[in-house]
Amino acid sequence: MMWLWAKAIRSLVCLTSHKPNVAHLCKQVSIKPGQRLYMVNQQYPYSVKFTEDTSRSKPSKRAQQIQSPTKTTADVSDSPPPPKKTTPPAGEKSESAGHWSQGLKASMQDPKMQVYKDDSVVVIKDKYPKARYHWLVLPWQSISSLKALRSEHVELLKHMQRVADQMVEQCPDAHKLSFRLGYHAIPSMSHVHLHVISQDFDSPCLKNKKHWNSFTTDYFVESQDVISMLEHDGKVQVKEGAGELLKLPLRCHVCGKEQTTIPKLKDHLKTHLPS
DNA sequence: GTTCTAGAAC
DNA sequence: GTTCTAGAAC
Repeated sequence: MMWLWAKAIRSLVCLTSHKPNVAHLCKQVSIKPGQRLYMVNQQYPYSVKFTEDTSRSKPSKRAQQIQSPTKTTADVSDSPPPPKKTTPPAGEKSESAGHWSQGLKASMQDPKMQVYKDDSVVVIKDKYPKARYHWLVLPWQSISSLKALRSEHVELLKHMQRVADQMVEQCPDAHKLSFRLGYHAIPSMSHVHLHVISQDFDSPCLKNKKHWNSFTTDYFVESQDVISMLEHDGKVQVKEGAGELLKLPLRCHVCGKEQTTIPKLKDHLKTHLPS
């Protein structure tokens, strides 16, 4: 019997059979340092992948750092490939760790993705930037979405907005580009994140109507409005039918002219770019 | 969130 | 014929 002494590693991510007909056996298993993993059946060629569990790492006290800014669009190819997909354990639905919607939780913990961090927030570059500059400000505190925000979060959100402002200030193109700070009304990714996005929308990752309308309609809720709602009502009221805003016609955010297709919109946007 | 692709639109 | 969108799958 083969066994593997898993002393030096913290977690085992996935046991995956290479046989398609037993793909349902793929499971995510966590083991602690010192635990033994026994391979009991050599008939199945399992692959075993180890990753470092950094979920417990805390930001160092008063550690603040802004890395030298670069255009986000130039970094797309440098992004690490998305994590290997794993079949959720039985009984767990679409929100389990490893599901695409949980991707921000991993990205924010990855030092290679972090461009700023302090005691309460971290800033990462959006993996698929929809403009020349597109950052996400995330609190270390786990807050699933706007719905979970309460009055007690006001100071945190104000801090996130200040950090966002700092990101814009240190941007070398801040003098010629404008920026907006805001949240998606119905975000796809879990964990509250503040978008800091330049208004050129000059990016190959901006590909469809949903992308466009999520940043140029009321689907994009200004950071200041979220803070004001919290201060006034103690919660954030997301307008009913916000999802329908994503289906609106493509309208230029600068001059208001309607465009019939994404390629035409992108051509049109070039006319508004700074010279 | 992205990717892939059928079929609608041109 | 090609371009483009929108929905399924991940």
